[in-house]
Amino acid sequence: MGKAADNKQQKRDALLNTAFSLFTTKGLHNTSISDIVEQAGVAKGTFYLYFKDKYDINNKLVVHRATMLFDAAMARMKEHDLKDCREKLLFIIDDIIDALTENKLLLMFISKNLGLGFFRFTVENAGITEHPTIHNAYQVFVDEIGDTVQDPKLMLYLIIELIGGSIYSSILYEQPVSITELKPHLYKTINGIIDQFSSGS
Amino acid sequence: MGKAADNKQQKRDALLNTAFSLFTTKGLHNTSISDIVEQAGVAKGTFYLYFKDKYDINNKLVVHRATMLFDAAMARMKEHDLKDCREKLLFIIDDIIDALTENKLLLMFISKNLGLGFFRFTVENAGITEHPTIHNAYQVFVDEIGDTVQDPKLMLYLIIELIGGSIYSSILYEQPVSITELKPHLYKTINGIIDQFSSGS
Amino acid sequence: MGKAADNKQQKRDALLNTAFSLFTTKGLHNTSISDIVEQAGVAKGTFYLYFKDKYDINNKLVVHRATMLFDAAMARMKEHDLKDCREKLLFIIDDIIDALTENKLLLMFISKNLGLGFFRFTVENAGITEHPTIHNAYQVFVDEIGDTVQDPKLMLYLIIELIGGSIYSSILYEQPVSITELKPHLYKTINGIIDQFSSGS
Amino acid sequence: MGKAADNKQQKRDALLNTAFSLFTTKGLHNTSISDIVEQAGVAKGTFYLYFKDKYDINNKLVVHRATMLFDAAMARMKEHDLKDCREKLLFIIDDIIDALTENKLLLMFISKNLGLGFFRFTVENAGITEHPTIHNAYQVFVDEIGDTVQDPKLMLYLIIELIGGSIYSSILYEQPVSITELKPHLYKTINGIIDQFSSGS
DNA sequence: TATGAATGAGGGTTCATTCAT
DNA sequence: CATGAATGAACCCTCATTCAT
Repeated sequence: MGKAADNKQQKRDALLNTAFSLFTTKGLHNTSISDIVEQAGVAKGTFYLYFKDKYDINNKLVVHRATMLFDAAMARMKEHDLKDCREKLLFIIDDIIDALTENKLLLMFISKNLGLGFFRFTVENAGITEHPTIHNAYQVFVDEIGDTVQDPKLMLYLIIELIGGSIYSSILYEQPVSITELKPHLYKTINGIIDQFSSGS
Repeated sequence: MGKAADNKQQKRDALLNTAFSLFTTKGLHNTSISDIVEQAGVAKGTFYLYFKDKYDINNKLVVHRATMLFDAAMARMKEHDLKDCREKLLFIIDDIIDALTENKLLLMFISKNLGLGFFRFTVENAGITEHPTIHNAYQVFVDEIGDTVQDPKLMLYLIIELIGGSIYSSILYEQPVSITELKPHLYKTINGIIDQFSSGS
Repeated sequence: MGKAADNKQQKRDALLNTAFSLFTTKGLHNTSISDIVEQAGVAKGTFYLYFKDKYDINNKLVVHRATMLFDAAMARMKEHDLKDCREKLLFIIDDIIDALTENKLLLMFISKNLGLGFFRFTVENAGITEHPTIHNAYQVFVDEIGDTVQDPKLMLYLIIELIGGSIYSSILYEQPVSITELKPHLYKTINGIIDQFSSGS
Repeated sequence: MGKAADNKQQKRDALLNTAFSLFTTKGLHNTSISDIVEQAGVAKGTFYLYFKDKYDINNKLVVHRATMLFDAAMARMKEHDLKDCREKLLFIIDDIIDALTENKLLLMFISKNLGLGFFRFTVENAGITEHPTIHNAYQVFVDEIGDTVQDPKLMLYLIIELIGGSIYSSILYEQPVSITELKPHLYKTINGIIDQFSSGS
């Protein structure tokens, strides 16, 4: 793991960070690979050593950033002393929604693909400088609620997609209501979903 | 409404239909305006008489097709004798899910923008050969459930986004479960949402 | 056939002439489409309205120039009063060899594809501002010698390929002998071939 | 001739064989040095230790393979008891034509450069793992027919170029006639050429 | 209104070549 | 000798857009 390997990772990260910055500010469509490499300070050809094309790096970034969002929320959750799983889940959800409300560019970037950071199906391994701490926020939860809930994966899926779908327009356009107004209804619905999967139905 | 106007509408429709066909099969990114006009049988310049660019026609199409989906479901619903509003809503949802399961290309096209066919915020007037009959599936529902439910718009919003978010990966990739397995849970959740908004909470 | 059509042909011809000039001086490999359009004074995209790529225009040019060579030789032949077909054929061959000896760049360009100007199989219609006078030098000959020679096409084919193959290195590198030395032997061989096909063998 | 030298030769041969395989299947133009080194299993930089560029290795290959063709024909000829030089020559020609008919990729590769395997002018020393057995098929013939034929080199030159030019389109496109039909006429012509150079003209 | 030839900037991509290891 | 990551010039080609007809 000499200087070369370090340098290699450095370039890859520079490309990822620059791409994220440009995609969020100018949009995927208005960002060219020329833009990315120029700002990242690497040669054009170097891009193609690491990524297939613009869409490849974009996919990897969506997964990466959504994962980071969950990881950060998990970390903050652990600093609190929450008594049960439901509380933990709601804490994380609230934390993520707040984070996205603060960072609208990130919200637009992740768009409705929140699920990609939680689960990992559909898009294969992102291959990004993985901090091998929490591979999978989802796994952590399933482990904890596995016994009290039947089909925890499905439950979490419904919750995540409900959130991913509804906060987008609420935060960005305050449509149909602002996020502040949305939250109580949203959390009530989420509680309802948890009940539904918890009761011995 | 002379021959000229007819011809005009004809060209516009040809462009819309061709664009839809190409977008769904080749994708927005791989379809050029040249492709569209060539297959539609009109001249390049003509495109710009009707649409600003590729993204303009795409937006109009998403709204258009999502609206058609709701209109068709509404029409089929009226052929049945459903007793209350909840039944009607669930019928429509089921009809739409079935339609999208049958037509995966349409599902991919509408993606998670199902809401655009139901509500009309975010994207301005689509300006498509509107049959001015049913302007808005949403309006119809609000009128019917307005008295029994407080904040019907919000309720419908949550339901629609939940559906739009969760069926996508289920139908296309059978992840995390197939649409057949998803449905019962989904409908139970929807019923829960309706309860939540109906009870005098 | 207005100004537009004229202009169109003009651009096409400009591209063909420029390409020929560049291919012969710099070589196909060292000539870029940018070079061609720049020197021809048309836009880059215009090239692609008329030709598929560099190789397409090259093929069309080879056929075109080889045809021109034959046409010119035919024209000069008609100015002389030659008594029979054999004399005519030998006149044309001599004329072409002289022309190629004078114009080594043209020789290198046509290379060993002399036959493409005489016959037209393998490469389809070149689509070049055809002077519709002599479509096909070969046809003219077959008409004249058809009765005295069986299988005139084959005979001409062997003769043309023999010439095309042997003069190249002789003219360019004087290997194995100079063209002056080669000629008598070559013509004797050609006469031999004509004899072979003429005798009631 | 230690292990190092062996290894060296091994890499060189791997590059040559891979290049030949790629040139014949994908064409010179569509084969990159990257392709070659990747498939040969050596590093990019290694290529430049042995060859100047793509065209360098191609030239060496054309000569190499054309030579191999003649060598193989010569070897097979020696297994037969042929009485005179004319018979030997015709045997070799027939053998080569058959070989090229069987192996159309090789024919396309050698194209009309058959002469390069027989004579060695124009392209300088190929520098290929030369088995120093038969340096030159041509030399062998000249030694044998030197006394009965004046200017044997020229005679062989004409014959080889006639063959090289005429079989190409005949084998690949059956134009103007199939190789089976071409052969009798071709051999008659060759015999004519031999006569022409043998008679005390 | 409708056309479609012409544009030309700039997109993505390749690839021969270098050089520190 | 051998490597292969990095380079960046230069490539081909697309395509949205214009405008004279």
